Amino acid sequence: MRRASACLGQPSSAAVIANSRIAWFGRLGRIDAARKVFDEMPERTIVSWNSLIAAYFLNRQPKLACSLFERMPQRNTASYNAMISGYVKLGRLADAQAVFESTPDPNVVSWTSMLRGYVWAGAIDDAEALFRRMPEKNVISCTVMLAGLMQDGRIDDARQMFDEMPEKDVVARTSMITGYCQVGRTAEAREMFDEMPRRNVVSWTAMISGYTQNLQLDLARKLFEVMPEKNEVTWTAMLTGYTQAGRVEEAENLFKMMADKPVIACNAMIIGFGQKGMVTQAREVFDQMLGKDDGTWSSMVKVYEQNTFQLEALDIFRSMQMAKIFPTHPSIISILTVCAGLAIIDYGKQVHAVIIKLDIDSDVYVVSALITAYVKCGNLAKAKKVFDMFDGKDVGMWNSMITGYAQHGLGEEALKVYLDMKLMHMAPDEITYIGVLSACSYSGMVKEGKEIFKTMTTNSVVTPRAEHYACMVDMLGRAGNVDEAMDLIRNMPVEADAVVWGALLGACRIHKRLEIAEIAAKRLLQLEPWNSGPYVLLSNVYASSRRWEDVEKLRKSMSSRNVSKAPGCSWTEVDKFVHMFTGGDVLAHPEHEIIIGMLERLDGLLKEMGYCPDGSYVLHDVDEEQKAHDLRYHSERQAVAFGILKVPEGMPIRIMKNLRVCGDCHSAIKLIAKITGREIILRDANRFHHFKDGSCSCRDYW
DNA sequence: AGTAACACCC
Repeated sequence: MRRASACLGQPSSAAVIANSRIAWFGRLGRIDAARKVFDEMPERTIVSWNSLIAAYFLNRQPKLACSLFERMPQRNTASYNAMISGYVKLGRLADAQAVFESTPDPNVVSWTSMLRGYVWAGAIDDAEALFRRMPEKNVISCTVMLAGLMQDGRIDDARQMFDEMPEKDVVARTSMITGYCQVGRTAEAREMFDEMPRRNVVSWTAMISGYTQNLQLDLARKLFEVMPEKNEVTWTAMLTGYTQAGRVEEAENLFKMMADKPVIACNAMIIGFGQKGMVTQAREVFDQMLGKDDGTWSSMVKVYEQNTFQLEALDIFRSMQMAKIFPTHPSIISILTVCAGLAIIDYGKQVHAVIIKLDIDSDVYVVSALITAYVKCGNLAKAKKVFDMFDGKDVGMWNSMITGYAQHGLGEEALKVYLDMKLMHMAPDEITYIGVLSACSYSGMVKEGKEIFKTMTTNSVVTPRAEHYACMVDMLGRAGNVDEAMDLIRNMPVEADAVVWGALLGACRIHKRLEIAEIAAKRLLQLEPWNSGPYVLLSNVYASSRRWEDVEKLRKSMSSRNVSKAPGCSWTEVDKFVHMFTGGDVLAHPEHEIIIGMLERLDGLLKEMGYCPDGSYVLHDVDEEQKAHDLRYHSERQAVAFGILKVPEGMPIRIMKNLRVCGDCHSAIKLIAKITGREIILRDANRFHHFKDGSCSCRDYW
């Protein structure tokens, strides 16, 4: 009788204290401590069970929460609600729905939790239907519905609902402010803000961050200065406003003034410095931080990656693992991008193992990044295997695979994937078409390409953009139909951009169409005066027609306009170690003696086969590589020599280069592949070249 | 004492 009264009547004060301890530990993430309190309680109440269920959900253990729910002697509506909201927060809408339907006496909290679930899932129609069926509504349920409407872009519907609400509190008003700001209507947000009878720090912060997101930084700063009380979030909002607008100095000033620097502000500072190329300062913030989170590590990885400190990016990722920080999605994606960028397949495989171990191999973004990494490492078979095994591919993942095949010149494979995609009733998007069209282009499938382009232009969902026309110009140009390509440009409904003209210029180089080349180059120089690409291409056109004076004129105008190319650099991975080569300095590598020996041997063999260097590529890369050209030691050639020395017989030699491969080296490497019987896979800035038996997969057109 | 809504980083 005593126990029953503990459950049904007034609980003892000891039980009340223990219950709040359970909730407290749950919120702190100390689920074991919460469980211990529960286990040691002499008398448990329904609230004890409810609190522990909520704690399990907070700590992402729905199974334990569920078994507790099934075992509890008595339930009330709050017990069901804890289950519903727990499932909703984990995104398990179907489970939430099942509990909701079995709730004997749902109250407004049950309905609101369910409503929140639909909104979270983006099922606004279902949310609205549920909302209409609700027997009782209050200001909270209305606010959830408001947020749903705004998330769906229906700000004016939200406003109407807001106006009809019998009671509006500070949360509902703040939610409207955020909604207005999200669609760029900061003036209306400000009106709402000014009319608020009561404001808290959150309302002020919402208004400030609304301004910063709409790049109205000075308005944000004014509010920031006059607001009565700020918290960490307010400071962080103002600071990230500055970093995102590229105003890193002002961000830094705020950062210095902050008493407690939250992780988020530090992370924003790291990214902000990184965007300005201030890698050292970013690293300083990183080193001074005590509580780094996954965002910190992935930000630092990203800073290194984006400032071409790829090896440092790898180092930091390694330190992260040494510090026993489990990488989560963002850092995994960043490091896969590094692997893809460097094309280091062994490292990529290790990351793949980590992905499987951490059980995140069902995340579509992570797996897409993995596929791209395998593609960029030249391992298409592995990419395809990962692709095939993945359930729930989104259009982005299909695009990764199609584009991957296209970049390797495997047009037919790309088309096969495209057909599979259509069989699966997955709708292609603009990127898909860029992938298949470029695949057709690389493989000379003009007829197929034209048909697909026709399908796309009649398909109302995707409107062709300049990129699609660029693919078509490229395709026609490669096939020798330069005039048809020119006609297409004249008649295209969108304005031709640099990519389109660049494709035309490339075709002119191969087919020696001087008059059209000049038209294209002139347009290109107008569109992108800073870009060295058109200079180089035009120079090659002139050179192939032996117009040396024009080559010289061009070189002069290039240096007077301060156009210069990034120094050429190639690298290869041997024994999980990345070896870099720059054009000018073969002596930089510790094993330069044997590399030079191999280069000289190859030169001899090439000469025996009657190979003579092609002078038309003189302007390919200026300065550093130009010097090296005379020595025939372009960076890609050094890397090939090193690969022949170090990569076991029978294994392909994989080389990466930051610029497009030099034409002379391209011819030479074809022969080197033949002489040595080696397969050489070279990834340049644009595409892949598979050299085998004296020929290249690009069919000498890239 | 437990169950539902608003703001900041990647």
